[in-house]
Amino acid sequence: MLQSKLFYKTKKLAPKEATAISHKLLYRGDFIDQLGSGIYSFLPLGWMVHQNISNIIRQEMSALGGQEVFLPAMHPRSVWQKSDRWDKMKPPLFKLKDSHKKDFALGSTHEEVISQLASSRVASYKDLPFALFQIQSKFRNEIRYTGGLLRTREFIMKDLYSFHADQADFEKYYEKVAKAYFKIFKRCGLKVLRVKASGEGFTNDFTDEFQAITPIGEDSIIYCEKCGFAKNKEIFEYNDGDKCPECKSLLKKERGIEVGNIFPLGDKYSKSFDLKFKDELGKEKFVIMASYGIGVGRLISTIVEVHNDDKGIIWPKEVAPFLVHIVPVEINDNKVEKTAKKLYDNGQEKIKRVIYDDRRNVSTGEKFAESDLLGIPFKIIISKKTLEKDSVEIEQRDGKKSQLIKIKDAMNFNFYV
RNA sequence: CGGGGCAUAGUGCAAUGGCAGCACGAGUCUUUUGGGAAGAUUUAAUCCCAGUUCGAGUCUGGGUGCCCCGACCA
Repeated sequence: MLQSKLFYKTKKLAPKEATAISHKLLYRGDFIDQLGSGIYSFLPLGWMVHQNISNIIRQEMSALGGQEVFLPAMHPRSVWQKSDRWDKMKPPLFKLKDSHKKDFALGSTHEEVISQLASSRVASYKDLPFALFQIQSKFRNEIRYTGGLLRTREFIMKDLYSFHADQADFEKYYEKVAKAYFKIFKRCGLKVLRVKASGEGFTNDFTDEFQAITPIGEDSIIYCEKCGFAKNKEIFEYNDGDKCPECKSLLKKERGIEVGNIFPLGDKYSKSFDLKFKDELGKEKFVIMASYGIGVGRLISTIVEVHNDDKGIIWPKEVAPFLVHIVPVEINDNKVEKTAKKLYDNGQEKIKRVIYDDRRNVSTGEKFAESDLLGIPFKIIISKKTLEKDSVEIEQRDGKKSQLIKIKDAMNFNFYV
């Protein structure tokens, strides 16, 4: 990507309404644009990050045998009445009418739609198990929207639904998904805790939340660093400094952002949608279901909340909009520009996610400042000075010191180690 | 939904009821290029509707929008 062609406009200051660090930085870097309270556009930079995360999720979902689908956002009233959530959903559904005055809802989740879909395709134990997922827009009529992308009324969520013949199979798969979730969050540069919480609305059972620990978090979590015991405040009966009931070391209380959630659904939706199958003995049984969500936008803000400094964002390598930023110091110097172009062409071929600051009449300080704000993990800096040594400089955004390396070595540099 | 706050140029801030200004940004030209450069020049704003007043950005009423705390959620 040529920086002169990129649709973006960085800002030195954030609007005073923005209080969350992630909101400020995503705004200043022009990753997102606000259309209304809790309504955001993703601009090219923001969408690149979004896509990178979606792709990580896709890979891990496919590894679980999940098959990708795309379900509608607009749902007829009847579907939600079958599960009795048309009026009971919390937060409430966004409801609208068509030109025939028929009622519709904008989907806030897809248990209903997917159960109905599955019910006409599952007949025998031979059809089970299976898992479907999508990365799609959800609409939630929240009471309040906060912190930029942290809670919005429209957001893109990855939702996976699994269907099982019995409890044992469900439990095995549930744990597999939990592992995959840890992997996804790790690739996104986040340390998360798996936290037990109450499963209101979805199930009477406990559910598992995945909480990223950061001070801006909306949830309080009590947890044990040693054995991993963790509970959400709403159900915990312990306090900071108490002894862990499982391993007796001291419990800590922290704030967290819920970046993912997995729900055992049992036969709740199978019953509503008559989702049954015949087992080996010909006996009819309800399918055991579970659903698993990750909010991509919230994940993006959480990453920024955790990875930033006074200069801007510090993206983890896999989610960064670009991995490498090529910055010529004196672009008006022929040799500097030629070398920069050569490295850019090479980078496009080998790394793909590379951006070249080809702008003239922009001071070096501004180029560096902008690169830091955008959080690009590596800069390749080319100047007359480095060229005297037939070299370029590679600088890492996360503060590790920079190194001078020969141009031909820069062409084959491994940025992922 | 309860409580609190805010609304002036693209952004951040000013303006006793009396000529709407500053900085950054953006445009043009020149000079610059190792950490958000310099000069010259141009550009752009009082959220909406009423009311009070000789006169409203400022006062009053209503509306709308946005932010924060609580509650809930990915």
